[in-house]
Amino acid sequence: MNRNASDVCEVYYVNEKHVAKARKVLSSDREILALAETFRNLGDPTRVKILQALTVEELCVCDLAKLLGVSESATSHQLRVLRSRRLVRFRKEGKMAFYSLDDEHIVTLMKEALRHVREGIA
Amino acid sequence: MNRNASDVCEVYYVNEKHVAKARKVLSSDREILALAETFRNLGDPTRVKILQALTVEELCVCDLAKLLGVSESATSHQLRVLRSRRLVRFRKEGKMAFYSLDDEHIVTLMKEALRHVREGIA
DNA sequence: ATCACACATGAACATGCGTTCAGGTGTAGG
DNA sequence: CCTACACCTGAACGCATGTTCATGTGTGAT
Repeated sequence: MNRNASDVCEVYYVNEKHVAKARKVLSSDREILALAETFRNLGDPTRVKILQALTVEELCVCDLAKLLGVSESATSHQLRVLRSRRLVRFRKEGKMAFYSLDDEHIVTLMKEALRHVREGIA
Repeated sequence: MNRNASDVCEVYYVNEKHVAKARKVLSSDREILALAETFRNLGDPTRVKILQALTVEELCVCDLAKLLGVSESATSHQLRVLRSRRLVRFRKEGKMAFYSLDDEHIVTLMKEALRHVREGIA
């Protein structure tokens, strides 16, 4: 049978001090969820490309669609995901919508993640 | 019908210069995929908690399971995901496996993401 | 006003992902 | 050797997520 955390574990070998210590540094559930959702929004190749592209300059949906090689509809959906976590913002100019990165944290996140990835020899 | 990037778009209003400029900054497909996978691995509340907890000190699977309130099996699976992108590493000591963060980039990523999240009033 | 277009949205479908269950591996102790 | 245990892994289930199709919205031009 599968053991769960309530039988053997806590009595015989869990180090409660370590657990308590670790628990203190955890963010609130709300922040944890927000963090996870933010990372998940970043966790798609198409959206990574969008964000990398937007580090240069703002782009309209059509340019992005062309760059990514997907339909405008798909691009628009992805942009909505990114908007939901305030990773990008946009302004309307006539019929066009120009998207840009919402804040500098995003740039930092991307750069730091890229460093991590590149360290992996790969 | 749905328009795709190959009919109207490129001829009439896509700004090819912008597209070309943006394309230059894009990482290789391999790096893009690695980035997306890394972010996706971070995009789960349980794994976020694990990483936050490990910023304090290394912990064994059992401690983590207790902290998270889930089974050891589930914890082990999540740890495997984190290992797959080298977000954590582990060392064996007798029967126990102690996990810790793989590099400092992870700490930076978490902190920066937390700043972003907290700026969102929320 | 009407049309074309640039983009957004809703719904449906298929894939992927996290969780759980069951069993497996390797180590420590008797 | 055998047992107990700390952890790992494979498979299956169910939900969430990404993509596509079709339609809707709003702007600019004629």
